[in-house]
Amino acid sequence: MLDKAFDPNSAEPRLYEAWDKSGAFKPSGQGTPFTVVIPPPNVTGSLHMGHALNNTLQDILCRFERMRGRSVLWQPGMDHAGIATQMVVEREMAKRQEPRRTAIGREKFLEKVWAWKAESGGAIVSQLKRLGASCDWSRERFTMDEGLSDAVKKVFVQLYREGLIYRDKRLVNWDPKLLTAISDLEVENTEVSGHFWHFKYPLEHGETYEFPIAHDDDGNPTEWETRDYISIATTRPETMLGDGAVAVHPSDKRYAPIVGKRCLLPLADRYIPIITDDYPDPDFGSGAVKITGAHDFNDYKVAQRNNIKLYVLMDEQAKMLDADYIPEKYRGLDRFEARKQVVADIEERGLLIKVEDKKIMQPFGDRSNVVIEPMLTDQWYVDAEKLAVKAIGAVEDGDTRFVPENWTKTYFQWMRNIEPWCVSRQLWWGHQIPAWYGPDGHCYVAETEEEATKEAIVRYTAEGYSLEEINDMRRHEHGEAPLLVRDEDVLDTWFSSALWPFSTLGWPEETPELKIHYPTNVLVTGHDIIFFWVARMMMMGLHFMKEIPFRDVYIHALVLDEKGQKMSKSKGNVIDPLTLIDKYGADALRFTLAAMAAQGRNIRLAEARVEGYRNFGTKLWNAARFCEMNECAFDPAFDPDDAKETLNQWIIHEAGNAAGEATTALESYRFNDAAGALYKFVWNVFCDWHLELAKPILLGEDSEAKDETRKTTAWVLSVVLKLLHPFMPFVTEELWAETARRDTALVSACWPKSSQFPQAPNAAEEINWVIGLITAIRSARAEMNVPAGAKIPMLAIAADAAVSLRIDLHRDLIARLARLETIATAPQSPKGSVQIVHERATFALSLAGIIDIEAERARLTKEIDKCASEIETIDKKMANKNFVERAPVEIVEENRERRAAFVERQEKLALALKQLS
RNA sequence: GGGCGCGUAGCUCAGCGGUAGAGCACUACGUUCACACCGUAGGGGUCACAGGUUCAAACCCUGUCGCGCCCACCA
Repeated sequence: MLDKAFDPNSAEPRLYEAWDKSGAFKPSGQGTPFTVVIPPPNVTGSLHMGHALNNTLQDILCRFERMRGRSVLWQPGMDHAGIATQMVVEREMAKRQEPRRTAIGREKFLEKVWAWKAESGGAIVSQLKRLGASCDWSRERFTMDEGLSDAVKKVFVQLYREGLIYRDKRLVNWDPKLLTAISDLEVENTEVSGHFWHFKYPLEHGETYEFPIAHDDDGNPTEWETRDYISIATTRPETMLGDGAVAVHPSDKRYAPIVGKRCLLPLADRYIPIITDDYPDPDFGSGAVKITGAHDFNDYKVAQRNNIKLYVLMDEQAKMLDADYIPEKYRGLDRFEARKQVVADIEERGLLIKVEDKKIMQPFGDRSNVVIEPMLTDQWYVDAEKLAVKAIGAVEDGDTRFVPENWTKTYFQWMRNIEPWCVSRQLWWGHQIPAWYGPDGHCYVAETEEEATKEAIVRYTAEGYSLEEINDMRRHEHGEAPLLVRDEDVLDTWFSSALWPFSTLGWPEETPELKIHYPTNVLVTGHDIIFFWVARMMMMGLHFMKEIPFRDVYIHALVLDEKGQKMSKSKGNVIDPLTLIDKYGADALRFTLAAMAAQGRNIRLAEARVEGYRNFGTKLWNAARFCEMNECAFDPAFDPDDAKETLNQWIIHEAGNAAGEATTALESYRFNDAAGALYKFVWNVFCDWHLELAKPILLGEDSEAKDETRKTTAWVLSVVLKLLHPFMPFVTEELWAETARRDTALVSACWPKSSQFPQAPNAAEEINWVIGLITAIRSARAEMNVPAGAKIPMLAIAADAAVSLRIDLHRDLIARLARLETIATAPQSPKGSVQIVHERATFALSLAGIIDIEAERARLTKEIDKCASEIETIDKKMANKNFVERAPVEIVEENRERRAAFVERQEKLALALKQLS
């Protein structure tokens, strides 16, 4: 016997374990492979709504395809999350008042990170299991595990040898808190309130020029003032200490007299040239720009073009350097303190023209949240532009397809303007770059130190050193240290993630999995990592596998709170999926997310929706209980083609429609349509009507009909469980086992194919007529305030043969569901009865003396008016010649039929009104 | 500055050329032998606004007004 209700908290872990143990999540069978790689969650991560949605959708697809007989691999794993993990471990060390990372050294620190991972990392895996994710956990991978690390090394070395990875000194985004370079994507530009300071840079030798200060309508200067300075404006005064020039636009006549001359860089007391460059905009600020090549990306380009000296001003923590070109008083100051000091000193010297308040875009590190400083450093870069060519082509050619399609534009836009990818990070946790430096600074890139050393020896030998000299060289330079010193840096975490679709399948080994499961079928992810991850997988996949990594990229929505705001800890509006699972069960959460996953739209999650879908699960549970109580036992020998009862033919027909809709929707990633179709079928068709209509049969005497109805009902229930399983795996699996005591699990059952369902349009028409009649009677009763419990007699008025037949066939049913005492026939409605027009037939509820004649008159009149207005609308259309001529014939015909139906109805209602009194 | 998207019932959202829909909330009724996490019936919408295309527009086009997100070097 089924319990009164499903208890997700106790059932879910049990069911999950059984699936996992049985190997149900492993690829199996001879079916066409279906492969999905999970977007690897951070090892530090815990399940948030985004994960819940992402993994629910993947799981729906995987379970669906598994049931369709495909050999499904959902490849799970985690990401080592370089910066995030290092931060977490350092924070923990600080909390325990342990010595800092730098004090214990790299090796010890890494031991601690691995220990942390073993102990508290990967909590998200068990959380994904709670969601029901049907990953093949036996294949779980980690970006830092041995195989994936080998793949990283191999990729790095090959790209280096192909010239697609190189080392370069140039301006990078430097994070002064985390003390590492970061890529462009890790910089968040945020608008903040700042200031725009206008300074005077005095001209050399006290020179002067006439600067226009007023213009006529044609823009010709009318008034001048004599200036002995050039006016510059800046949002970062402290950087002036590193100015190498002042630039103006070549067309800017105002400054023409002083171009080529020099001005004094105040405070630094250096003279710098006034140059021309296309970069300055004459209409912005003063039109003159100070050029700080070492601390501004634009200025850097100007400096390069004009051969302007670069003055590095800050150390790795963005404190002013101890350098001879920086006045002593500023050295060691933090950049923001230096800024205050510079402004104060400029003002003191009378060189401050004005200060404006200004909104400025400031770059922040996405992890550290401190202002990023452009710094001149040596870093490793991937030549993304070259790799992007094929990645762009694959999408242009439709080999890889974005769903919804509009994301292709975003992808192209970024890919076509791609910049070199800075992949080195000054961190310890990550894949250390396989590069070594010789005593002369020469760089050797190889997969192992041995290989690099070999290469070095070959090189030094070629240069004429003997083996002994080489050995001496290493001793001289490094004592007893090895000849080569390894690059300290590690790779950007996304570098290893970029290899995920093939590294997890065993690459560079030629494993059977790689052969079978690459390229993968679909990547399911959020749009926030199209650049970080999707684009890079495309580049690496195409380069190393010579094939796209995935056919489809399904980009799902972001999950926002009820008000449409991003969920964030600081806003305190985070909805924890685990809390919802505790409260409503995983099935309810999953179904909600699927039902709301309409393409191209964000999800604003309201808890009420989850509750509603939890109720749906309960409804299903109770339907199953009803089946059980009525001995609707599943019969494997039952063949839906053999169903004789109209009711049974009808529900099979309807179930087939639902199965077809769900299948088509899932095939095109329309999760919400699939969920909606199933919800409607289960609740509004199966429960509301089929079970109700079956009651008279199940409680009746006709044992043959009863037997068939029991089997049909059980069969439809089993179909429902299958169809719902990808969405609500737990409750359906539980019911599957409970209702039929089957030995095969639902997780491995076959997806219902539409072709298994015999179509029965006649039966459908007949039952839908009955349903319509019952609804009409109920509606009239309610409107006329007939007590709900009262059983009243009904007359079919002047019924034709067809109607009489239907009444006879379904008399018990109609009587039961519409609460009727009797159904008889009569040539015309008795006076004072409530009359119902249903399609072509009229029915009368004999309530003479009980009903309010006026109310009934009003009710009928209202309905007549409704008909009239519908007829009017159609008439307007039909009166339009263009409509009749140009609209498709089906549409015109449909309107004609609709009109005829309304006219007939209107006539019947009019007659009813006439007969009322 | 460029790109993407959204404004449909009180709330959260489907629908994206041919009769306006769902869940929740709301109203009335209901101890009908699966279910009150329920049942039955019902109220509620000039589909942001203005033009246009079309026989026909919530849906396509243009513009306006609101709102969101992404990318971008104006010092």
